[in-house]
Amino acid sequence: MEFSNALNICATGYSCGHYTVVLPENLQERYGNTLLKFFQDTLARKIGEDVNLTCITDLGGSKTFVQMRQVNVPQHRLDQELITSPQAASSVDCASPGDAVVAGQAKVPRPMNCFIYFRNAMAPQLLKEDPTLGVKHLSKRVSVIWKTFSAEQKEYWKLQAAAGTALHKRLNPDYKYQPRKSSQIKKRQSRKAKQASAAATVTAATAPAAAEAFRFAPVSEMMVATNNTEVTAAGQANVNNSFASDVAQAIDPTAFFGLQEQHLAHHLQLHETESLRYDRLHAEFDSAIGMNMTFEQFGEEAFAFRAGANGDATLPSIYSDGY
DNA sequence: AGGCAGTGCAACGATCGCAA
DNA sequence: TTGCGATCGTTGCACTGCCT
Repeated sequence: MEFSNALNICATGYSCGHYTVVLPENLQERYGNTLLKFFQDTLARKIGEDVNLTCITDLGGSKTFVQMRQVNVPQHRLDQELITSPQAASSVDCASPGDAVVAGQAKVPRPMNCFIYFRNAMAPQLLKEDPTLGVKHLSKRVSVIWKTFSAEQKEYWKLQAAAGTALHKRLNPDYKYQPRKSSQIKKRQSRKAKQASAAATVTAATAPAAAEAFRFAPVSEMMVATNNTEVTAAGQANVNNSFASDVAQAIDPTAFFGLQEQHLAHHLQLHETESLRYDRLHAEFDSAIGMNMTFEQFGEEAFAFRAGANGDATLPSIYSDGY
């Protein structure tokens, strides 16, 4: 994701009334801390409000949570406006955020459970084996593999789900799962059908270009820590032709996915560490860099990164990260 | 108050049905 | 013809309602 593109996505989202945007990349890894701060400042200036960034990379992939605060907006509304996926984002009626309560607000989805995490992780490999596999049969095959797992083997994915739930809770402190009753669903469906014709004339004048800006590039592969403690694609690590059968026979799923125990421990602490890191980032940059710094003031050295550079890019020593 | 059963929903993409 | 929403299939979790 290009720097300017990420900026535009967030700014456009904000202008459309979405105060939290999830970018499908870890901007800290991609750009480094210095440019991350520059991104934060630039976006803050652009929208005229404070911006908080939370960068994470875990087995679910790399993400950057961009929280843009708006004065006088109740917290519960901020929670409800979290954009968590390209689908959710593109489904939002960008032209009328004020009508969110009335017509299709961006709903906060439930946190994923361990099986869903596992299913999503397995999907690329199973589809590589058999591209004709539909999602229904994919679920069945993953289910078969899942049932061969011991409690210990499932534990890894439970940790994954726990980390996701913790982050979900942090981003949506007021979130409460409220399933509808079947009667309510039927009532809503009939009401929708009636409103469909009337709504069609109203929504025809919305801004398709702005909605287009929210179609993020999908995160195609699961990201995991390898022996080198670097972030890489699981699909590239020790994956043989018959991925599914290997998983089914694997004694230790963590070993199969190229993980060591130390990385499990690392993942267990992910959420807490991420929280601490965020606070430290905040403290570090608040003291090290003035909020009014311009792009030019960083100097050439600060831009040692290049297009396509990843988290391996080495920053100048003055920007070294002690985490 | 606690336990249990039933139900909705989270992810995914193809497919189908319905309305305009 | 086009666009939209529901459905499928799976497991686990959260919630509601009922019963003891």
